[in-house]
Order: sequence, then C-alpha cells, then structure tokens
Amino acid sequence: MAEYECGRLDKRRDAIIAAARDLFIKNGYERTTLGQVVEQAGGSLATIYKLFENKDGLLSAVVFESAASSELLIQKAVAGSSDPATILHRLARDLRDSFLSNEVLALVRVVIARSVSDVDFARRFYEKTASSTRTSLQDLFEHWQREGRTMSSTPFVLTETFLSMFLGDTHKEAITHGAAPQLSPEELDARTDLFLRGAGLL
Amino acid sequence: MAEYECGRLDKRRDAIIAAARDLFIKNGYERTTLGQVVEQAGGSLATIYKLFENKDGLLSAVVFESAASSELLIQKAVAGSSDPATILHRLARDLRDSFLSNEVLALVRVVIARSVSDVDFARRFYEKTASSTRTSLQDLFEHWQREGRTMSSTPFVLTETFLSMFLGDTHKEAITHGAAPQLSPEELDARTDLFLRGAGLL
DNA sequence: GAAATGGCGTAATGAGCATTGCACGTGAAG
DNA sequence: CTTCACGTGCAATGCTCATTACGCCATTTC
Repeated sequence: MAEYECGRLDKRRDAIIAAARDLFIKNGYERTTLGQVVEQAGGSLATIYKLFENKDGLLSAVVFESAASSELLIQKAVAGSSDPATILHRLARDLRDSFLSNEVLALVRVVIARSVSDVDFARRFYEKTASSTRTSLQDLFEHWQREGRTMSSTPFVLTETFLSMFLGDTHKEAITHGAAPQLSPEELDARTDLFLRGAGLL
Repeated sequence: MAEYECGRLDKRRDAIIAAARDLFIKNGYERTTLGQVVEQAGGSLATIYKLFENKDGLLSAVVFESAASSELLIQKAVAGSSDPATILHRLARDLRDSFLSNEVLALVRVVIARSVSDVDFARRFYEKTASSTRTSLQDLFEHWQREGRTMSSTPFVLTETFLSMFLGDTHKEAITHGAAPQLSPEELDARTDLFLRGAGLL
C-alpha cells in the first residue's frame, strides 16, 4: 500500500504545485487564494495543509521546484567553445533568453516580492540558485587565469561585474515592467564586447 | 484663515509622512497599519483619509517625496572634473554611497515590493526617478562624443551598461539582504576601470 | 463671547482569507 | 463483502486591518 499511497499523493502534490505555480504567475502570491488553488488542482484544502504545512510552504515548494541554477547554461557555453569571447557571448545570450520570458519574469517577481519582505527566504533562495551560478562563473575565470590568460582584474570582480550586468537586466525588467528600455540583441553583443575589452579578454 | 489652515494641515501632513516613512522602513508597507501611523504621528485616521485618500495614496506620497533622481550626483561629478575617468569614478562612488545605506535600502525594498505587484506604480516611479538619471547620463556620454572622444559603443549602450552595473548593485542588495557578496571600495574602482577600458575611455 | 469650521478620537463595519474541524465517500486489503 | 484508512468537501472560525461614521473638542472669526 505504501507504494501506491506514495504514487497517489505525489500526483496530487504535482497537480497542486502546477496549479499554484500557474496562479502565482498569473496573479501573484498575495492575490492567489488557497481556494483558487484547490479549485484548479482538485483535491482539498486539508490536503494542501497536510502536504505543505501552510501557504508559505506551498510557495517555497513552487519556487524551489521551478528555479534552477544557471550552472547548466554555463556548462553548455563552455562545451561549445574554448575561446572566452565566444563562451561569454553565448552565455550572455542564453541568460537573456532564459530570463526574459514573461513566464520566468512573473516567477521572478514572486520571488522578489517574497525576498524583499522575508530575509530568510531571500537567503535560502540565493543559496539555492544565484550562489552556484556565481561559483561556476568564478571557477571559469579562475580556470582561464590558471591557463595563463592575463585579465585586467580578479576573477571575483569579473564575476560580479558580468553577473551584475546580466542578472541586473532581469531584476530591472521584473521591477519596471518594461518601463525601462531594453537592449536589442546587437546592443547586448556590444555590451558583452565592452565587458570583454574591459576584462582584457579581447 | 486659509493661510493658517494650510499651515496647520501641512504640519500634520509632514508628521504623518515622516511617521509613515519611518514605519514603512522599519516594518515594510504591508506590515504597517494605519493605526500605527496615527499612533506615532498624532492626528487621526480621518485626517489620513482626508489628506491621502487611502493607504495607497499615503505610500505614494511617502515614496515620491523621499525619492530623488540622481541627476544631482551626476551634476556634482561633472562639476568636479572634466576627465571622463575621474567623473565616472566619482559618480560610481557617490551612487554607491547614496544607495547602500540601510535606510535607503529599506525604502528601495518598499518601492520594489510595490512595483512588482503594481504596474502603474512601477511606471510612475520609474518616470519620476530612474528615467531622468538615465537621460542625464546619456547626455553626458553624448557630450563627450560631440567633443570628439571616440568611444567603443553608442551612448545608449554605455548608459545602460553603466547603470545596470551600479543600480543593479542596489537591487541585488535590496533583494538578497546581504546574502550576495559586495564589492569593496577598491573592487568598485576596479570595476569602474573595467567599464572605462571597455568603453574606450581610458 | 458666540458661532462655525474642521480636526480628533473612537468605535463600528465589513471584507477577505488563512486555517481548522468534522462528517462523508471512495479506494485498497483481507 | 467488509473494513479501515485516508483523502475530500464543506462549513465554520477567527483575525487582521482598511475604511467609514459619528459625536466631541479646539481654534478661529465676527
């Protein structure tokens, strides 16, 4: 029975998370009621409380299930070439593509809203996602340094600079809802070139 | 009577805004009740509704009264020197100093929380503050261009890049509550140098 | 000093929703 | 077929505020 049990509950769990994710994206966390989640997912309020403790727990489950680190993008970019310029151009474009879809932005907004008012959530989220992206990227710069490439600054500064540019775009877009201007793909490339030149990698 | 009236109400208005600002900074917007505001400012609920329509109106008043554009910082930096490198180093440090105090960060968090869930507020706020900072900075790059300085990219791209680095720091800090690493003053200078080199201004 | 204007204080009002408790029905196991 | 467990559905239960209504007091004007 235990096996079946698990299967049944897991299906419910998945359905609830999917519905919650959908509603959070569409209406935001605060404006989503657990009633709506139940309505869309089936099941019952009691089940949500059994599975997730409370509404906050549901949010955590949704967010930590959806949010991936961008380590994978870095690996893909590294696999495609060994030239720093090519790798970083590729990475810049991939980051942009994966973070600037409306769905991801809506989820980012939910995370931001929560982070801003809940220090603990903010820290946990950062550790789970941005932190490992940071580390991977810094490893990459350190690797290049060991290979004998000269760079104009420390791997730490380069990492922070690159990320502040590219993740900053996401934050800005999420916060301003498109009131701030965006870079076109060509301008994005120009900015990456600016970084490369500044870093001494071009 | 009209004059006196005005003076009395204005004092109340100032006290209410100061108290609200204080409480928003300390506890955030959602967690601040109008009751607390009245308790701290004196006056009465009815007065708040007369002056600000509702809680949202009070938030707008607080935020738009507190938030200044950074145009002034740009003007100060420009007044101090005519060398782009010096100006931008100065500006970078000034921006950091004015945006990384705990009080300003707390206010930024309030604005972010609101912006994320209220498109209209986000747009209005952007127009009132960031937009004019953007414009001033872009004017500066265009000015240098007209002076015959060669730069590696368009004024638009340079502006976006510079701002995404420096305002991005503020966003990141506000959102992560210090979980993300910060640049030391020397590292900040290194990053500015990176920008200058990348921009062809060094 | 009397009248009027308008702020003050308090006490409803009421909505919105998370959270809980309980009685029912449906699935699996013997 | 029966039984038991466990999800389900529904219907309270609170609670927290924003928002409103109203009678009182102070200050100003004539």
